[in-house]
Amino acid sequence: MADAGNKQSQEAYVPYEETKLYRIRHSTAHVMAQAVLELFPDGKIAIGPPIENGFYYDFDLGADDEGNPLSFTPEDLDAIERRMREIIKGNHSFEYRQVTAEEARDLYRTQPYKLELIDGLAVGGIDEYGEETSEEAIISTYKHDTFEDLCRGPHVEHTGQIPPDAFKLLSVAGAYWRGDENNPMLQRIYGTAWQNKKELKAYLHMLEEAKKRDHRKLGKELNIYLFDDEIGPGLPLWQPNGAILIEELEQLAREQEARHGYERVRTPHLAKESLFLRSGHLPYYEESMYPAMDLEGTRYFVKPMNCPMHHKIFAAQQRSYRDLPIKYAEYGTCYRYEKSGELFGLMRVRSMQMNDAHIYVSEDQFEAEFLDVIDMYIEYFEIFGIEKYIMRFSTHHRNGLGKKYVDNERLWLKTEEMVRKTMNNSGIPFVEVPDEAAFYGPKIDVQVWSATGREFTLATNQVDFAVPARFGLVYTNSEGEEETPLCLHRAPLSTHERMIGFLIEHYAGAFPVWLAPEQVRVIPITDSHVEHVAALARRLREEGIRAKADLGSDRMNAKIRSAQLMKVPYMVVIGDREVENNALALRKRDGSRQDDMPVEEFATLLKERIQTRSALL
RNA sequence: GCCGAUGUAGCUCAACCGGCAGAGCAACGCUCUUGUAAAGCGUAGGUUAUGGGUUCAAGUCCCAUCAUCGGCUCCA
Repeated sequence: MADAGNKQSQEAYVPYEETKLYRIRHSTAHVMAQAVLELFPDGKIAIGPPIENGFYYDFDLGADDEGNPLSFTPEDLDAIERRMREIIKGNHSFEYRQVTAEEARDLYRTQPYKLELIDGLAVGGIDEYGEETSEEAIISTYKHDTFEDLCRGPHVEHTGQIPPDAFKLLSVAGAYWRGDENNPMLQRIYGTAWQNKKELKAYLHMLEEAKKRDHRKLGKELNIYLFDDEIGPGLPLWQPNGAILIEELEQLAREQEARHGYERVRTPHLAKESLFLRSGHLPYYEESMYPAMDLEGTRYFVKPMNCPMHHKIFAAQQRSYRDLPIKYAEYGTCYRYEKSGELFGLMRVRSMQMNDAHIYVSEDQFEAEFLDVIDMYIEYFEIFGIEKYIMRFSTHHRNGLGKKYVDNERLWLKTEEMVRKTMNNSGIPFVEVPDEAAFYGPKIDVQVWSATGREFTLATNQVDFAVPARFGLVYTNSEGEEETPLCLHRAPLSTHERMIGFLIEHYAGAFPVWLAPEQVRVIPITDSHVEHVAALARRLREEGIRAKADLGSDRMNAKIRSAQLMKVPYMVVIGDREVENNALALRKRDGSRQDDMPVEEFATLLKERIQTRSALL
């Protein structure tokens, strides 16, 4: 996600690490750590890097008498911020020096986290963030005032170069040491820092604006979905407006999939344990599954994915190479037991409907079919005007073989190379990220961001080299021999939940006409027009347009306001003139108006917009 | 799941150091009959998330549970 206030879009690209802003943020983190240690002399410091829009620093403040970890209070943050400004005023210079491992161990003899970092650096191969590195490790520190931190820099020259009115401590959060949930939890302070007060204000303003398009806020205001305590966390209820969004997306998927040669199937929500043992879900995925239901001595599980069911349909008939590719699509309903703290509005739920399909291909069909899926992504993204995304190529990591990943390194490397080659041939930009694959194969994910800046996988295109064999899936090749197909799992429209959560934010609730739950609101000027208004709304509905008449007791102005707040694309106002001329006064959501429009013309225009899924208002 | 914060009417929020739970909007009723973002008056609406505890007295203090939010971990 681009920095707010980043004005260098057209200029030569400078890596973040080399910018002044990076040095300011890094230095502010050091100043904060000094302030914290002054206020909490027994505190232990971990790491404190610059991040997008700011910085953080992790601390261990020890535990209370009962062993509960101590944390920062909001008042502590105020005190820390005040002390930071005093330190900045001192104009202390940042002094770099290289030290030997022995010197470093002595310097940080009371800092266990630093000692662990030094061990990583001294042995080599592990940098301060716990990442593997091939660089030869140099141990260095930066010192300003009384604070000397194990650090490779870079920093500003002296603390006076940190603008004292352009940073702010934002929040306290728990974070595991080295990002591993088996490690102790540290207390992290997040801060933001900028080159001047104006940039800081702009950033804080942008955060406020982002909150306004948060799908959780808009989802409630626009009556799209809700959660109910008695239903359960992560289990959304779709209100009528949400159900319309779902049905429009399904209709879009149906049309696109038919065009691309898919067939629809339907499968149950539950299956016996043996199915998920065979598929590998129980060995590799059980912690994300709802626990078993035990019925008459048989264990049943709710499905977390649709693939095993589709494999059974593939297996039910003899297959020839002439039949391939076979593409089974289903908006399947799946349940995944996400940990309670991982739930996030519609973006991360426990019940979901996936835009799922499984494509069974021979090896020589792989490239064309894989690209056909990528093409489909792009078709969808054009319809929605989605421009900000990255394609992420997720591969396995050797350490996870047999645990996170099926244990066949040869096929991992082979299929990863197939994907890499396909993507390179296509010319579509992508980034490769190790250790993010599915348990059964590598994948291309499309990463997007929520309004509040959180990154999500929206669409996915996954290779499965493992599970078809486990199901004994075969087709007869042209030589008359049996071969196991590869399977592509793909979900270009994500799940309804995540897609709609994303679209709410993407459009800030102002959906294009074809998606808008309510397309037209017809508003009478006085009570004498009520009957005509009701008839007009009915007439539009008969044409397949989602129109509602506002027959309440409000005045016309109030009715327009409430339609605006619900982001209804078209408001139609009816008074004496319109009744007389069989016309309407059109007001669009953007405030533009068109008076005396013949009803026929309006209906035709609207139907054209809807049918072409136009982005135009 | 972990660290921290929060939970008052359908929504947004008040309620001092523990002392009768309140407002705006929405809903409902009446009046007005209106030309492009809020007419006026009135009525109703609450076991203060849930369950315990302390106290003469608890929205307020304590404990537990549930949910949500900011992160971590994890992910479509």
